[in-house]
Amino acid sequence: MSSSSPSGKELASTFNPADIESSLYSKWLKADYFTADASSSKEAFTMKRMKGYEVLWLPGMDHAGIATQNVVEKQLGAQGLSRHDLGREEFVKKVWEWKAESGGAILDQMKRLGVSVDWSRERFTMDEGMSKAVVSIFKKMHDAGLIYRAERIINWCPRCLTALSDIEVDHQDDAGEFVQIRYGEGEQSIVVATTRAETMLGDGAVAVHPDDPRYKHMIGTEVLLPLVDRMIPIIADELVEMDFGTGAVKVTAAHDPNDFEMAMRHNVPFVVIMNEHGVMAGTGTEFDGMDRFDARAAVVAKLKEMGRVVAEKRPYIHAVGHCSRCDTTVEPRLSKQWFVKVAPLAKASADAVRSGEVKIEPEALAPRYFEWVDNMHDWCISRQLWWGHRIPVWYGPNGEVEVVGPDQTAPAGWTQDPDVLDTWFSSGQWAFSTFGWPEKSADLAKFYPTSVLVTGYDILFFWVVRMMMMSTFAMDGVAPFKTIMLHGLVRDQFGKKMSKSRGNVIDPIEFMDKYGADALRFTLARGANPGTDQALAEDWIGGSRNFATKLWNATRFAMMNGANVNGALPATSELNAIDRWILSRLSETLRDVDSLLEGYEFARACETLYHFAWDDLCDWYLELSKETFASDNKASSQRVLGHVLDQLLRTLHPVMPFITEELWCTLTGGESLVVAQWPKADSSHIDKKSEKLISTLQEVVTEVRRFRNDQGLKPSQKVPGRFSGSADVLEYSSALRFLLKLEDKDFTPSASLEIGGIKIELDLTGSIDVVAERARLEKDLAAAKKDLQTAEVKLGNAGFMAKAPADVVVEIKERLGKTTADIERITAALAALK
RNA sequence: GGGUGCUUAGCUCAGUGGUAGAGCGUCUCGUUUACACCGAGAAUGUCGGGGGUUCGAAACCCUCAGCGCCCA
Repeated sequence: MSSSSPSGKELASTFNPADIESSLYSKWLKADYFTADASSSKEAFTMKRMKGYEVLWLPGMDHAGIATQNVVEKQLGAQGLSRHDLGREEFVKKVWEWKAESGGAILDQMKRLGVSVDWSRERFTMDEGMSKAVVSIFKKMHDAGLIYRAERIINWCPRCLTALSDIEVDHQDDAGEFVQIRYGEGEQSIVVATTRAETMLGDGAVAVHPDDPRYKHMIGTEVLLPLVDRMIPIIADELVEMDFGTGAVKVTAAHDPNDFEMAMRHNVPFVVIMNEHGVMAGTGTEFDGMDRFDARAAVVAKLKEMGRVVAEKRPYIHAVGHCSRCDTTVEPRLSKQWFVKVAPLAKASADAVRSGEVKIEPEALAPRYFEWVDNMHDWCISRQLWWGHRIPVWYGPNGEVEVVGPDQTAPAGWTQDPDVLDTWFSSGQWAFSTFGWPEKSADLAKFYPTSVLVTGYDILFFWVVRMMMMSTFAMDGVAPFKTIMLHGLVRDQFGKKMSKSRGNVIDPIEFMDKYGADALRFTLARGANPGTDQALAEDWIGGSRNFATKLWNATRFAMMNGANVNGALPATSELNAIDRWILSRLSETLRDVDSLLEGYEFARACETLYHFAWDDLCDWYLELSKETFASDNKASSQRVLGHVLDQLLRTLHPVMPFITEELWCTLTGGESLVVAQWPKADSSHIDKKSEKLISTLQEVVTEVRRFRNDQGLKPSQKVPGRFSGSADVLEYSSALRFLLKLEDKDFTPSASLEIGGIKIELDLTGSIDVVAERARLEKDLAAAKKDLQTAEVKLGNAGFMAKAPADVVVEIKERLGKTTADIERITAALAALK
């Protein structure tokens, strides 16, 4: 069968995604559809290309400092090498090589998915341009007093050998131990509790709550610290919780952030007892040279021997920090690092959202944002890595410290700080430095601030907050986006997090190979409920593929029947009720989808389109219209069907770009959906009268089908039948006959049904299955009686009548009338069965 | 410990005051002029428990239980 088209193309009889995807993507790239023009007069936007906006979607990647360095180090490790064997320069070269190979994988995935990004603007955080911007912003922030260097307790990974920011630490419940140790002798003794016994070697004090009656008399005195035999003071600090443990805590200033704070307040000395590998060092005890965990056991054993262990709890489940990249237990460590003073930046970021300049979608996530920005600690930005932007600070021979800007050079003989910057320091500049900042570029003027940031809520704190802070600082108080749209994470089919260890990771390429990019995209969009994670199962991608196939076949069928978009749509007065109905449904669908998309309700928008396409269009419109298309009076319907498909394909294009492009171009002969106009709902098409009529037809069809099914008739078996009732329904008798396989000829009815005022008489040639029919009718009768009762109770309730809104009362009254009629009808039918 | 969310059909989830829904799965029938990646029909829920507000609660409030996430 042929399906000639304006494009001269024909649709293959089966849909195979692989046949069209890559060639269509090449077509779009070749046509430069995704390249944004900064000199355009159109309003800038990132998603509404089809609505006539100048759209820029800028692709790129960050350099993922720790993660990337770890991967390359691991590869070296397999050859028995460390990065130090290569030296800094060689090592960084290796990382670049690795990046060139692997970075392409993500970009390939994006291309396979058909994303409409502007590849001419692709950026990488380690690019020359962005690197220059990093130095510029560092200097600008330093000059503004927002960057400082200080000795602090930071999170230290003894494996990666680098500092970590707070958010690079994951807290897990680990099975540790809780040990109570007696310090001092006789009267002058006090019991402290700890989960990290080995740190007692570095204790500088014991702290108690100032109001604790148990210890009040001891405040200001000293106790003997066992093993190291040093006298340490007992201090009072409000930070101590009286109810926790023994109410007395050891103060290890150099190895615990809380202790550090207390130590600063009370002048407690900082005693460092571990090296960067987490190995005990410099304590002058037998424990030097032991790994921290071995030392923990050894210290406890020794104290036990001395009779100083008062109580032990093991296992003691408590939260322990782990390196988010390698899972090693983090060790708090006193060290000199660079920090960003976040208070003013965080305040500006919070204010931008509070004032409404920036909107967070879904709104429910805004409190999390505030909780974070309102209570932010200073941000440790130095990392003891080689892969990343090297800190642009140089040290002179006489202790001078200078920040060297992008166009400056350090004096001879000075040395640069060996550390690099946190990855988020550079990716936090994405919103402006990708546009060429600090140059006042045309892109910057046109596209900053960007309209919407779409990202996962898991990096709200990592990335979004950094971008807010750095952008508002760099861009004179103007926030980087108008809307922050946060989506959930993809999880496995049971809603579990995907992880390599669980073995439940889904490879998008594999599923695109199997079901097509459109199917994957539609599945993801259809599951994207605001702010919540979505489960993803192969079956559901298969379901979306089925939907794509359905669209393909519907369009193919429509074209075989002459669907077209030639000339103006006929006036509604010239159309039959079926055509008026589908136009009405189309209009309502477009209206609903538009408002759902505006609210970022992608899942519900997809659901709406899915049901319009499959149920309204395929199951009902096409079936009801087959009669028309077989007749001579089909021109109007052909035009209407062409219009409906045209509009539907446009609307589905953002979620299913490939198949819609292929179908639409074939159907209409148009150039490309990428640059086609977004449909506008035509409210003049809304026609409640036709909707009511079609819903009566649907009811009749469904009821007769049920009857046929209950009577054991084969779907294809033809049976004589006729209708009687209101004229506007009878007008579609032949369509009904076609759907119900009813023959138009003289016969003596052996069964009759009545639905919605229409009487259907059938000849089942012989006796009908009375038992089956009786069972069905009785079931319906019970349901109708229950409905009737519900309605009667409501209408008989004085409170309901007095307080319920008028339209609800009307609705219930109508329901009462309908169920009453149903009961009469069913009762009569039952009586007639005898 | 603080914050926050969730609990609705076998599974994954929609549904913010007016007769409980979808997709997938299940059962029955079926190659009828797009489509078996299909069509038709069917079954399946005291909406986590208990209390309250209301004429009316899956939805609002309180409480209990279980699960999750973020942060310390």
